[in-house]
Amino acid sequence: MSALAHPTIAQLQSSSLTTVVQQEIERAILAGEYGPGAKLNEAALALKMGVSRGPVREAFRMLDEAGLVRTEKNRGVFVRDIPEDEAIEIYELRAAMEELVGKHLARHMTPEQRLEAESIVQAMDTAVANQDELGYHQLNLRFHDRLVEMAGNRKLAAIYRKLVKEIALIRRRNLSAVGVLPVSASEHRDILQAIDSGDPERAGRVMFNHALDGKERTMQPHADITSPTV
Amino acid sequence: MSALAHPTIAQLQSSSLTTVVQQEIERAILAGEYGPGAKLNEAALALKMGVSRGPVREAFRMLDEAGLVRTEKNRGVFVRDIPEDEAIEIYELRAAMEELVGKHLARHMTPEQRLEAESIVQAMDTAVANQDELGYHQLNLRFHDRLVEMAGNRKLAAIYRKLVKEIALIRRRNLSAVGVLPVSASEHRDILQAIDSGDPERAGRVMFNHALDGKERTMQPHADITSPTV
DNA sequence: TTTTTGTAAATTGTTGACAATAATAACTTG
DNA sequence: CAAGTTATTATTGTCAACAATTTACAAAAA
Repeated sequence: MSALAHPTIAQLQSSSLTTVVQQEIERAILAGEYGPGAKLNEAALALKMGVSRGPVREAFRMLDEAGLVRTEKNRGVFVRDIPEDEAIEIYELRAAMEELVGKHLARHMTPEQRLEAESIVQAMDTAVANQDELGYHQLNLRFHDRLVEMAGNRKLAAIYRKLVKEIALIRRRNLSAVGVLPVSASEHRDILQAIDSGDPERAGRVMFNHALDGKERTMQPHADITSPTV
Repeated sequence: MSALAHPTIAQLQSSSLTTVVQQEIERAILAGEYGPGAKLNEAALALKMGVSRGPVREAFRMLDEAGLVRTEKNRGVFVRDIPEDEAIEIYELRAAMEELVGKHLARHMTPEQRLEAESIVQAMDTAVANQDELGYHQLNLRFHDRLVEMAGNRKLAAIYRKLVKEIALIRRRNLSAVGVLPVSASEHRDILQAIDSGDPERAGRVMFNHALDGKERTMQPHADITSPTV
């Protein structure tokens, strides 16, 4: 009867079968268990998860709206295979959002936030030293996620996270960019330094360029576009 | 047997019951037939539209993911009542996106695009002269929607449209801002002028400020926040 | 061999029924 | 009469069956 329910209780409150199915399918997609273009069979998934097709279909509608799958009437649901040009647009939009974040943090980052960011970067150094590729990747995601959240705009953060998921899907198609671990090791310190400078333009520019590097890395086999969209 | 299916055929291809139900509920919400906080009854809606509850539930999941409704487990689905602080964040995020659009258009707007924008503004003048409030509002939406689309980033455009829908929901709660027709009449010419100048910073700034005006207009009864988030 | 056509199997779309939970009404009891 | 408690109703969550459509495959024709 506590005012604040226990996390697991709150979890159960919000999680109907549909929600847990949705999260599980999303996890499987992002983990690469279903590659881009793969067909998701309703009955098979329902059987696998021990539920009926109803919740699976509802989960499909959520994933479709989130942009992770595509639905063809009477033909089924497929993991989205994000085309080249749209992938570029997603990367550029993410970069623009990170630029906004940088501009904001240059003005408004608190000492506590600064410390937390620093600790993540330190953990990344450790991961690099240990050749811990997966750990580094996780920390990298957390670093940017936290910075975006620190910008204080929850809508921005929510959209950013959706973009990150779609980018995970893109990365899976162009299965490049494996083993490029230490590339951005120092860049994150550069970001923090730019924020510390208090210069919004500079911080924004550094974060923008850093984010676009991700595009170049996974879009490698393609020539640079002449006119960036946004 | 034509390679390119007829539009109406393509329409039927993509529209399952779920889709048409989703669109109809969305329309009703944005038209104010269900106000913020209103409860949406599954069975009642299904009956009204002549379908079973299944498609209605699937439509609910889509609308939830889109941010137009909120689902409470075992209690039902409610039209979202976007809280004050989140509304501000949405307005500011939209403003930031319009700034991006302005920056881009200052560099890359084509003569054809320029002409189309001009024609919309002229139509707005006519609407103002005729005291056609609804028509003006529609044209205003189209003006910005077209500019955003002209920025050439479909992901940005898609997200922008979702924000616009949420803003429509916010406007409905603060049922203010009725009859403020001619306020932004000249502002749109200012926007085009700034774009024409070819100065990205200026064009971005003008579009940003114009978008934020919308916030001030519907958020009237509140003091300015000291530290804008993004 | 290639293409076409017809049939069977698999899959999706939709529905109605049942179970579980919440909201409401009726009924005590202090 | 108020507050709490139990019955009743309404609503949501889930499931299984049926209908409609697509896919797979085999037989027939070119």
